[in-house]
Amino acid sequence: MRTSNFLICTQKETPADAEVISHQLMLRAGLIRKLAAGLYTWLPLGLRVLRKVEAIVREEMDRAGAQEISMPVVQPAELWEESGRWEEYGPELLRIKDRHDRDFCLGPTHEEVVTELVRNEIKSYKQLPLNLYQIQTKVRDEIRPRFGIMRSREFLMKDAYSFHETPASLADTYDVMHGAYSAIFTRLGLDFRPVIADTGSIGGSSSHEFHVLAGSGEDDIAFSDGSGYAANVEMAEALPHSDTRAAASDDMAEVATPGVHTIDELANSLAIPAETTVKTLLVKADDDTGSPVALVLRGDHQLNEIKAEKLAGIASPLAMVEEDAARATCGAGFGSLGPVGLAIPVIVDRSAAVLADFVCGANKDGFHLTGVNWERDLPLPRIEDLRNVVQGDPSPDGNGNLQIKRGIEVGHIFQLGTKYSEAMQANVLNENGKNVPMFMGCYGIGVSRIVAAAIEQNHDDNGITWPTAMAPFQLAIVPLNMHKSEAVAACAEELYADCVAAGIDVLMDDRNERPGVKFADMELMGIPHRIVIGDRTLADDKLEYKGRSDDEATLLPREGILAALQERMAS
RNA sequence: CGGGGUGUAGCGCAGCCUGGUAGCGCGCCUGCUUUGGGAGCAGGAUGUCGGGGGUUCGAAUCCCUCCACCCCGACCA
Repeated sequence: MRTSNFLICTQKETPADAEVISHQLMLRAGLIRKLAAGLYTWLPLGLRVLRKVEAIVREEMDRAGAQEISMPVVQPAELWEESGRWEEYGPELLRIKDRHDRDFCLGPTHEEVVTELVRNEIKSYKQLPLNLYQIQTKVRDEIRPRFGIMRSREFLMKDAYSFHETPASLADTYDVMHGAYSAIFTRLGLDFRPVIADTGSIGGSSSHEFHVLAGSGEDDIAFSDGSGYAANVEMAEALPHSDTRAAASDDMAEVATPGVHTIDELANSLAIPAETTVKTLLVKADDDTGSPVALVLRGDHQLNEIKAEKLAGIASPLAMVEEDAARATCGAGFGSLGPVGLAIPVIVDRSAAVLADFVCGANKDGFHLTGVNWERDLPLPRIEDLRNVVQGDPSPDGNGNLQIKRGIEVGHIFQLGTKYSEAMQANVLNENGKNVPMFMGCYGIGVSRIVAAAIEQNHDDNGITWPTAMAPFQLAIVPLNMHKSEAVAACAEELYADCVAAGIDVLMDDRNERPGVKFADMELMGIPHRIVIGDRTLADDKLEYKGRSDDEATLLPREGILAALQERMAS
């Protein structure tokens, strides 16, 4: 490809409404243009990248035994009513009417459509397992589209759906998909982690998210430095550093703490570390009255609402008690609550349960208790996992300690079970001639989001630094002053023709631009390899090579240049 | 949906407070020069000042209203 025949839409200045680096660079390098909030046109350069990602996803899905299909974007409401999701899905489902006033939606996902297909085509267990996928535009009416292509209203997704006679068969395919996803993200050259995920409202026995590690990610993920354990922070089990509690050494005493309401203020005013304090939160019980239940955590820890609302006796969704009710129950307002002498159910986090001589609220406004000890000053209550894991916690699998990083979710695999097959009567006859619902799995990859995630992970001051597998072009040929120098032009044309013949994805910058403009554009676009042809080096029969992330260029002999380039591009 | 903010040339912005008929940088077009890191000189084109309504002799500027976009929050396979 020649730049004279390729739409280059680079911009020097960063558009004002782009927040994250990937969005800025995608606009500046000319990969995308915004049409409206959360809606983007893919320009030639961006589409080339998208197609590279798509090709790798397709190859690995095919290799894993899945078959590609293409389902409609527009879907009839009846199907969604069958599954119950016409009501459940909420405003994120973009609904439309046709000219006959019939209800349709634009597909945010395709469980209903694929289940409808399979229930009509598959009648016998002998036809199973079956795994169907598509790579297609999805529509979700996001509450707040943001970060450019990262969270948009239209996006390209690979979604696969598998069908099985037994849970064991589903588990097999699930493992195969797990492997295929790992292969895909490895080939793409991304630093990623598969993490244990919440199955959420979907239920099912297993779910993993695949995250690309990046500081701008929207999720916190925890992973062990001593094993392969990794989980979404909301799911990671929090263990105390020690199972045993130190012996009590202080007497319990009441101290005046006027004006102290937060753990920070408490730690400051008493000059003690926050981890020697506990905080007491009141949430509503799951009975009709919503009476309070006290949750006790170490002062420096944070309540994990997902864990809490799953506990017996606690309302789901989690609801905090109002301050008036707290005062009526405990005798003090927020900031002075404590577990000592409470007449309501108390649940203590594992890490708070191993504290000795700790500090807590006195249930008396403006006072705290010091030197408090379980089983001496108050009974040891029910112990549960209540908190978010923090950096340095022991890994739940017993190997190593947890690190916490931000991740961008680029893949999610689920074992759905029979939720959709039962609701939509997608049954097969089993060996015994009995009609049974199929077990289903679903497996998504955010293809367009991967492009943004890759940029978050691969950029420098000059622009994008694509991993090889995703780069729109592998090689940039930059002739300097070729419109004046016949020698340069001849050399460039010759090398370009050789590269094309050798099947190299090459972009030749034949624009009549100054060198600085060409260098800046090629770097902004992130082309991994660059060869510069100028009179200066050509006089010595040399060409100048520079890898996108190299500090210095190197001179290569013109003779045998193609082989030298191929060698560098292969490594 | 709640809170905050912004809409002026393709992009980035000034002008608005204090009303007088729109400007700067980049980009774009023409010519000449220049050609190893986003060139120089000269000339040039481009705006329903987000839309509608109002006040006024006169509105980018003041008032009302609608819309779009951005940020924070809530939500989320």
